[in-house]
Amino acid sequence: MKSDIPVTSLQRLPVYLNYLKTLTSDGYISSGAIARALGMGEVLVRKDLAYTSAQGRTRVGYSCGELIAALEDYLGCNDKKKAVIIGAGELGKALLSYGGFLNYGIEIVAAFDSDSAKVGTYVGGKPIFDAKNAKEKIGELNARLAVLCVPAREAQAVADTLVDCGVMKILNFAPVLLKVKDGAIVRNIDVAASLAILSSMI
Amino acid sequence: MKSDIPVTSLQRLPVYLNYLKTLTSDGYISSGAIARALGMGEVLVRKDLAYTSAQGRTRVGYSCGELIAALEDYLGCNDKKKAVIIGAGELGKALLSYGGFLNYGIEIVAAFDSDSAKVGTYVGGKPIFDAKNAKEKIGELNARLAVLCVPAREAQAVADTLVDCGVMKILNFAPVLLKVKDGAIVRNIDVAASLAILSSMI
DNA sequence: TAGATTGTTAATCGATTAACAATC
DNA sequence: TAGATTGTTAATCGATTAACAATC
Repeated sequence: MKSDIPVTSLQRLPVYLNYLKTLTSDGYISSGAIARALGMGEVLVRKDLAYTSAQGRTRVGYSCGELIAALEDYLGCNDKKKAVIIGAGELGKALLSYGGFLNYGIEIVAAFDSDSAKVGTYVGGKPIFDAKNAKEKIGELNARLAVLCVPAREAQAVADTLVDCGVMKILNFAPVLLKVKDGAIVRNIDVAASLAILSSMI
Repeated sequence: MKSDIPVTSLQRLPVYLNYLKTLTSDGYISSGAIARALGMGEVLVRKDLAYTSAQGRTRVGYSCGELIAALEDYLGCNDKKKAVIIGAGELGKALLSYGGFLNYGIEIVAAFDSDSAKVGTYVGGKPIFDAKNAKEKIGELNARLAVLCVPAREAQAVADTLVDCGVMKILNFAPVLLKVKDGAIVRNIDVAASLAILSSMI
């Protein structure tokens, strides 16, 4: 099951998928070729791919098409999932217009904001609802994923509401560590910290 | 030196810093208290902090003020660094208006785009220059960091130009693995993949 | 057949955790 | 002093890499 895969491996699966999609030929590719293209060890590639339903053929390698299908299947790209964005600031609006989520079967269905000037408008064809109605609307929409784009000081309260609504998977852009109950999962992206870490490397 | 620290530790330093900044009292804090607040082991906290110039006092803990200063010093928050954003789409513009970089001493000085409708305009008080002049302007501005917000198909060419300009640290939002020469470092943020990984967890 | 490749088992490496001496 | 805490050394754990048998 999915819980068996190390997070490190799971994080590499989209990298393989993106790479394979750039290939024009629809033939076979060996783990060695993938490894060389991505600058990693070939055994690691095979181990990672073995978590999916992909099956290599000895002396031949993996069918590109089958491999893409296996990765997409494993990552749930074929299951439609609904996500909401909380906070329709610049970042929230950027994500509303971003098409990349669809590659993974994720549909951004709406955003929420407390700014009355934004409420009722549309960005990227997606409505911005009043944050006051978040609980009710998220239930109606049946969204199970959320992207948090609110200021750090509001993030914990919003996270509490989300978990309350049954949204157990939260991608958090606020530079704060959120406390959520067992079963809920938070993944953090801190853009400024990422750039600072990069800057301080070597 | 910085190269001694494991990347995993380096990545936690901003987390400590953000947490410590939320504390109102300016007294002392023990590694155990930090660990409990952040849900991690206390030995790990001490090991991480030991990479910085922070010095704990036995029976007392660490001075919050000194610890913040040590972390900021280690992360280079006191060195002014200039960064440019390549691609003034929605994401690029969101980052132009984002103030969080200043916490790490990073100043976003300009963006570049090839859309003539955007060239010459300002977002967040920062100019958008013509991508054609990137090489010259980046030299003038003396920027050493870049954030890549261009479509995946353009990312490699832009990265090549950047490295050519001496920008050796690139934060890449495009879902593609960039090939850069030795000495250049790329860090990737793939928002869609992150949400997909989150979605497929447990 | 010889050779290339997969998939698995064993070895290594690195990060985290446990144990504990030192300190005030 | 007793107790709380740091900082370090040893042990454990998990991920990556190496070795190699199986396969076509």
